[in-house]
Amino acid sequence: MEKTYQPHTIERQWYQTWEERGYFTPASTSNPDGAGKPYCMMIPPPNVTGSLHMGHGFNNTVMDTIIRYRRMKGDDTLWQMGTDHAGIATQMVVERQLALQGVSRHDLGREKFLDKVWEWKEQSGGTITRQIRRLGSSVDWSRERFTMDDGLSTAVQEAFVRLHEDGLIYRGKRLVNWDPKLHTAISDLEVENHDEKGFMWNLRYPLANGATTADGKNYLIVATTRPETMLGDSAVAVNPNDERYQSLIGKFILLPLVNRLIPIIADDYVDRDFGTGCVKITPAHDFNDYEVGKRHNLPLINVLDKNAAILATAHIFNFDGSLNTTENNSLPAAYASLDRYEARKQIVAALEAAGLLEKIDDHALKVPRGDRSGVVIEPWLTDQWYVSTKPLAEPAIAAVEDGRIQFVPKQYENMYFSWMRDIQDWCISRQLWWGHRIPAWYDASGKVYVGRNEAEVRSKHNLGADITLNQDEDVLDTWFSSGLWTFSTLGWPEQTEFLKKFHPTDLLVTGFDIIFFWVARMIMLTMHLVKHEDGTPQIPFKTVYVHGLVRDNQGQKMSKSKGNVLDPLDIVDGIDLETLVQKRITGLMNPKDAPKIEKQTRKEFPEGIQAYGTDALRFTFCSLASTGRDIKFDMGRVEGYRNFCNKIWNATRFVLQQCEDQDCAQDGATDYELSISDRWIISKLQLAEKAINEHLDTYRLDLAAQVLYAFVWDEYCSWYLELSKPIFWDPTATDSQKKGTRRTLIRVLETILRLSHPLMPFITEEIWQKIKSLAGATGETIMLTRYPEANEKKIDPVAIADVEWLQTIIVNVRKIRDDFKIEQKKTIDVFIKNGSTVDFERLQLNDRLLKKLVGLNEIHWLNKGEEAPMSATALAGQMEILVPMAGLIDKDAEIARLTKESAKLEQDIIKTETKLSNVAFVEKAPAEVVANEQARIAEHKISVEKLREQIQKINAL
RNA sequence: GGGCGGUUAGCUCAGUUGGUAGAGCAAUGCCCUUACAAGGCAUGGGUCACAAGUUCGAGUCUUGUACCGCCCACCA
Repeated sequence: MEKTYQPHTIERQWYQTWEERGYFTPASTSNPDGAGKPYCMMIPPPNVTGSLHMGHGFNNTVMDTIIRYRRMKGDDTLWQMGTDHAGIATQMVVERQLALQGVSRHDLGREKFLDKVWEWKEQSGGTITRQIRRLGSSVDWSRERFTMDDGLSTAVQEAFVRLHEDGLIYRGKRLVNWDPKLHTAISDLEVENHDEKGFMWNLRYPLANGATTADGKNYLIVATTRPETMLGDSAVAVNPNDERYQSLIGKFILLPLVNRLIPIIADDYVDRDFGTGCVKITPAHDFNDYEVGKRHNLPLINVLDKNAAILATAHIFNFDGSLNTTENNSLPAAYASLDRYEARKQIVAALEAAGLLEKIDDHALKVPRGDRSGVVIEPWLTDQWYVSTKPLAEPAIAAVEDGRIQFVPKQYENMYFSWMRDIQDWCISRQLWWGHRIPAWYDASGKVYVGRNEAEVRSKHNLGADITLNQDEDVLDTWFSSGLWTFSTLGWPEQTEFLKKFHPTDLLVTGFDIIFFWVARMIMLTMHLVKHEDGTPQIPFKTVYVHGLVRDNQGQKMSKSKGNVLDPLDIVDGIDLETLVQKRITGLMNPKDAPKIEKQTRKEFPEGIQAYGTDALRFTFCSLASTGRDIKFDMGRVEGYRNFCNKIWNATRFVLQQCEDQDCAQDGATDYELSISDRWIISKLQLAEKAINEHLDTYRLDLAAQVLYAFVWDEYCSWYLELSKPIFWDPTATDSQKKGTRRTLIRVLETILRLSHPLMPFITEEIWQKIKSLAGATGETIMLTRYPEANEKKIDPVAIADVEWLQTIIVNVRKIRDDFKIEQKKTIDVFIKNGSTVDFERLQLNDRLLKKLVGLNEIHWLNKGEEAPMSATALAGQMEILVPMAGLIDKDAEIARLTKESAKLEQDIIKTETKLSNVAFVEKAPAEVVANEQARIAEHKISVEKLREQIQKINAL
């Protein structure tokens, strides 16, 4: 074996081997009868043309760790992979590429454009799946799916049609969030509200027909952050209880610039204490005003086009969807086709010129921006398809309330409930080309027919060939298809064997940022569409493991524009500084950021990034995966865990040195002897196994990683390996003792590998293959071995106590050596005083071990009354460990040392005595706790006494 | 405005039913000792954000305050 662990040389071939040999497919595929209980996970589908980021790395590590664990537990595991067509995101990428050639999608036309997107998908679609392989993810690639492949498209159509038949999908003209750059409607969730600075314009609206306010003015003042929408005002509202305006309710305003008469109405929506208590109502351009307008049956006056520029004439509708032909739809010609912000400037100027601008205040407001385009979203009146969510939400809420679905950690259930209980209908149509075309057809009169295809529509509605039908131009929200993910990927609507066996799935691992987008909608859609044989709804998954976001080491979100993005594969493979800098500064939205990013990158990674390997990265993710919080990604952790891999690697080298070509007692013969150390490490192993199983069962990968790390490094390597050496080096050790130790060494190592495998698949497979025969293990791969489980019978309390005793002596002697700078090479004598018979027996048993481990010359046992030469002292309970001072130890230094030790104890005595003198404590605390305190204080008192005596003796010299 | 989470060693984080505060990294000292310098041995370092309460006893439970972060809603 290499002297150090070299990840890249061992990681490459194993994945290919695993995949080729079909280890990732469910056990039932090759062994229909002998497989365990089904266990299924679906990957959150990444964007098909995307590439791996740290979030994927984290998410995949968690999933793969759990699926490998379940597989080794004997479950019939299916982990299925797929990619998402990611409507807007993908279409935007392709449009941007075309734009570089000066071509728009409209130049190409729908069909040719879609060809281009498919081309791009073919070209870049393999990237993410290749990268996921590099992470070691054991997904069943034979069942890989894509949201727009045939099967899934069928499922999407089927779902749409069924929901429509059940009255849960409808089409209507309503206000939607309109993205004036992308020219599509988007759902509420795709709108991000940003705090931005703006202004509040206070406008004077002249009263018509000579009306005046109570204080004699001939106008009302309305305030707005969107003055340009005044062109579409259809009322001014006041609070019905506002005495100031009672007499004006029912009167009219002459809307400036437009010269349209609009009524003054009363509505509870208006807060009389805010501003003047008068609100302009623009039902076609504001969600609140829309509701007010609906209550008062006001006309919806749309003054914006799809680019959010002012129309030449307003489009006026009634709330029943019909065109309003009675209202005057003329608009001032001056603003026609002006962009909303230019129009704002000019309208404000015109109002000011007319003396109608009362004042302008600074105002902080939330600005709605599209999460993809970044432009300000416009509430806009259009025809869209909606899912009626309230009826779907009810059972979906119940499923979480009654525990059929559980969130880990539980606090996310609150987030889920609060959103679901106040859910709004979901706009699912998008004015895009890339996606699932809505299965609806229109005849010449605009009547709509929904069906699985045109032929079905025709036969169902008796539409002859003479009637022209046109399919809806729009596509569905990407999240509609991903909402069907758990079952569409298993073959639904067909009742496939896989669907029957693996649905409901067991676990969903995902970030909290898509609980609403994805998790909630999956629950709603699945429960409505997929039923058990008895007709009850199927849930999509039993447990939702919610993890945080991966942030940089400063806690900042990783983003291209901040230049703090880490590519997981750069941590795996390493990257030199120049390449990293180039990677970070190319393709920036704002090239001006480049110098800053370059500087920051050079500072943070002066040497680039080393190749730490997949296992180290995975272990890092696991160790940071404490639930419910974001993780700050720290490169130091990766390095530490790379070192951990190296530790395992080198421990293996030692074990092989001792065991290779030797009898390791794996032939069933029992002519071996287990030492105290052997029995101790076996005991400790059981405890570690127990803890790790528990932590993995409860999704605490961080705790599992910690236990594993501590067991391997501190107990197996630092103690057990060291304790084993004297046995191998001792010429008087018997063959059966050596054999017992070899057996333990190799078997514990092999168990460690199996314990670690779900977290670190590559290094464990590599080493396992090297040692499996020595350890008596069988099988082609560690992947399909059984996961270690604790056997309580193997826990040996005597061995544990004995080794702890040994450790106490060793640590104390080491400390004395260290405190007095006694050279490593120099052997010393030790005297043991005031030892019990148990101490004596232990000493007899471990005499040679002790001598070897701490470089002792002779260990002298002092009987009662026997005195040691003047010594440095360490206490191990009653027993005194004495190292003669002669020539080695400075008198004053030893006094200082003992004084310090004594002071420490005395402090604790005082603290404990105070506690014990409290009558209430002695009376009310459990007897055990009190006894513990008393015992400790007694022991400490004796120790202090001994230390004092010793100080006096040395002083007397 | 409503809700959730966080505040523990210099940094990043654990801390299970209340019972003497833990890890990794970093720091310091000594060691190239035949698995490993990506290492070994040892050491230092914490008023557990603050305040009050419950309790014999609070990092842990209750209430309040401060600061940080997130989600949702929003007064035009």
